Amino acid sequence: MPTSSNGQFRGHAIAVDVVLFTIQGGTLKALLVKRRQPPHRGAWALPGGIVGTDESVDDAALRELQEETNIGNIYLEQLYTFGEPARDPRGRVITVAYYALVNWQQFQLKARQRVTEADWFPVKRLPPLAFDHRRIVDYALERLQHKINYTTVAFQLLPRQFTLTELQGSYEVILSQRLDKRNFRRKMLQLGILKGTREFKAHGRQRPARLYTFTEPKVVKLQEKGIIVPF
Amino acid sequence: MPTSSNGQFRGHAIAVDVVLFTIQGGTLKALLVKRRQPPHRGAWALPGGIVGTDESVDDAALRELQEETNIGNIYLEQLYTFGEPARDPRGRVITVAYYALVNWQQFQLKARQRVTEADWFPVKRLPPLAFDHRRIVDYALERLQHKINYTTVAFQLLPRQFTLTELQGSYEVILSQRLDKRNFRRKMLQLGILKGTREFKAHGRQRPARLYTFTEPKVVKLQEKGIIVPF
DNA sequence: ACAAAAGTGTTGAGAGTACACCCATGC
DNA sequence: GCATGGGTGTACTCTCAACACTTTTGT
Repeated sequence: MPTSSNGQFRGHAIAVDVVLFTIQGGTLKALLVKRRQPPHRGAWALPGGIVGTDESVDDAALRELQEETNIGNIYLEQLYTFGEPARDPRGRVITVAYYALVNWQQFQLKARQRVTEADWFPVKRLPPLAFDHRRIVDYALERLQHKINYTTVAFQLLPRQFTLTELQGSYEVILSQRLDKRNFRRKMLQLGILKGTREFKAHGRQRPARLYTFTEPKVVKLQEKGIIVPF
Repeated sequence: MPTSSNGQFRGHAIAVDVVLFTIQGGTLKALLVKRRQPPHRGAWALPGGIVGTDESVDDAALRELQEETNIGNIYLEQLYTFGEPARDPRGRVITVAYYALVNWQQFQLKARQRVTEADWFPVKRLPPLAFDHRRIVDYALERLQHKINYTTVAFQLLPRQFTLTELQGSYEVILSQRLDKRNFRRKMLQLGILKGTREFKAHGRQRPARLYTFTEPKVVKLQEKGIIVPF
């Protein structure tokens, strides 16, 4: 098997790249890290790295995520494998892209003592990205927008207890689309996967909102019906 | 980078495996090849092989397909990447799985002078498969069943001109489900992607059926509405 | 004339969509 | 008492789903 230009890899190298989404301040954001090695040194890139010899590709993605974030138990889903020979100038690197969803509050609590420089960027205003990472983000967003309609992935972006307005907000942010409040609530409650608690969330001088919890194990695949309800 | 047990691979090897579907005699079938090397020598497996150093992963899948079938211009779609360390006993082989669809008549015309032993098997009655190939087939079928509802992939299984009954038949075979003729026809024609020709297909002593052609470039993503209409 | 598949409409049920006002709280 | 987001119901439209008979051909 051949050697790449700088001799670092023999044969193929397999990398994982993870698009980690969160919602903060009403905006959908993705985590980027600043590259410390060439190529694209100093450029922003997706968190990721080379898959170890004895770990599964999924495990490598989880590991990268944990190195960057210190959060466990993250929703992670494989996206697509990008295998163009020229995508990495160092040689043949095939990347398996993933996307992941975290709740911002959980993240804020745990993420400290960082090694590499990392930051959240609004998905709509990303800086130029290294490699083909821009394409990966676009692909991830597309998948998320699609999947939110027939699964409950959106719940992964929320805390354990949330108000229906918060849930609706996460749909709106992901879809870049206003939804109708009454229809959204009816549809969500009809699904039978939400349980109203007896707690309320007071935020200032308004009427407090009821908190709900999600009743199912993790992510539910709904009956392919779709949740989009335009405003 | 480490070496695998038999020294054949350095670092990771990347393979592609392709689930090639066709419909023949009212049955959904997949192409399998008989392995000539260990491991699993003599077992049936998906067509596939190692990705070359300077070819893209997609190209490798196409190449494998053409080696096995002699057909060009096949509908091919990446499925998923399987990256468990133990999936191949020779060492670390990560496989990128694809599925592909061909029309049986075209295949029959071109496929000759085969190198490896290969055969079509009904997807519902596959022999034991090498590696984790059974899982890949299951995954491919699931994807196909899902995708047939909001895209026009099913057309890839038919000749250029086809009757509505043949089209319905391909949906039924893929979904393992009878569909209602009137509803199916109305829905298909409403989509505006079919053009009736002035030709008819006569088969014996029944009324001849009108032949239709598909008007769009290749595969159309429909409005996420779904085509399933139970019988 | 009959066997076999082609072809064709209507109706009822349920989901989707549009839309506007009162409620509870903090200040 | 007022500003702010929380919360609720109804009518119309349209798609989905169920269902059976006539037509055309070859033998």
